[in-house]
Amino acid sequence: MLKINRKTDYAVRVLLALAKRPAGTLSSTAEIRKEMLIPPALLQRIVAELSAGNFVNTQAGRDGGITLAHLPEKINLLQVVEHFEGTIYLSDCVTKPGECPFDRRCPVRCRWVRLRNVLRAELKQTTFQDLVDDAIAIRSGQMAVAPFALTTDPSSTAQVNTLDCLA
Amino acid sequence: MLKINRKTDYAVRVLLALAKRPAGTLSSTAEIRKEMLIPPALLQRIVAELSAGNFVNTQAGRDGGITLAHLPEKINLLQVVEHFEGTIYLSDCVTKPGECPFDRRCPVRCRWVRLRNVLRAELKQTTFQDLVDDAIAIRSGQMAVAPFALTTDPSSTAQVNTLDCLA
DNA sequence: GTCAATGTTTACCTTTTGGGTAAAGGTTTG
DNA sequence: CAAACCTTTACCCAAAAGGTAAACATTGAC
Repeated sequence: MLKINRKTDYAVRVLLALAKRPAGTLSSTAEIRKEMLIPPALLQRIVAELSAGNFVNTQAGRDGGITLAHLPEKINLLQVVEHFEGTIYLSDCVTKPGECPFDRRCPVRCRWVRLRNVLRAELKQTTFQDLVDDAIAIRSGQMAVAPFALTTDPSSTAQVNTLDCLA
Repeated sequence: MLKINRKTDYAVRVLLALAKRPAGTLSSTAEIRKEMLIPPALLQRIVAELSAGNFVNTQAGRDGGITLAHLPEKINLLQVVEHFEGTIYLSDCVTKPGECPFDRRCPVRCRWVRLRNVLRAELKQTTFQDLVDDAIAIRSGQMAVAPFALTTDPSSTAQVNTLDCLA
């Protein structure tokens, strides 16, 4: 289906919620759960995975909670996505020799590789500081947002400005 | 996993095999199966789906086979990928209202939308004529191919030239 | 030390998707 | 008709996605 997992999406939202707070703020998962409407049992596991990936620091015990392990500008979307989904490859033929009779001498494989690179570069470019900034811009009406009914025409997608998110 | 289906990959290969032949050449699926090493029973269904999507014309009966329904430059990767995978959205929050408390006013959603647009534009840009041309360039050694061990660093991916596929 | 509030870990479940097989059924040409 | 094609349908199994639950470990306040 070429779609990111919901868990990945949840994880990104958790980090965004933390990034919005003053640096070092300790937040309980219950607090974040309410803010982000994430199923409780699932959030527990996501937090544990975020901790294992060193995205957040945790403090157990009463009055415990989690904080960002790094400054928001040091965490990018690629890191989070690949921690939850594994390294992006797009097609088996990209990594597995012998998957295809053409092996590496295949023009299609070349496209998957290029596409992979574009995707990863795009994800890497976005830090959580960017997301926080955008959140502020959206709230203050300085930034347009995309409608739910998206065009199916990919050519109407030229704008890749940071300050424009319209489809 | 953010990966295209194998079926999609097979379908692309089938079309590429047809695109390489002189326009209008009738090829049996058995012929293509041998060339592309696709499981027989699966290929049957893929061919049927390609036919339903009007990518190929079929002729039943003895000495039957399939041909491209359009010129190679009129078929692009996006059409094929979305026919087999459904329209690309990347995240549920992109299409489903209420998936997320932020709804459309969400900086993350903006990124998924942008990424989707980049992906689709990139796919749309590649026609099967391009792939045929690249196949010739690769065979004649004019075009470098990517190794199986890919870098995990997305910044080493700058080159997006048609005539370069190195990672 | 105990208790309550927190995060951690593990095991399990259900549904959907992916990937593939098989067989019966139409078509066309010799 | 029969052989060589494509078409359609039904089924199967494994893996991934998405979620639940319960037992466990840690910490701070009393």
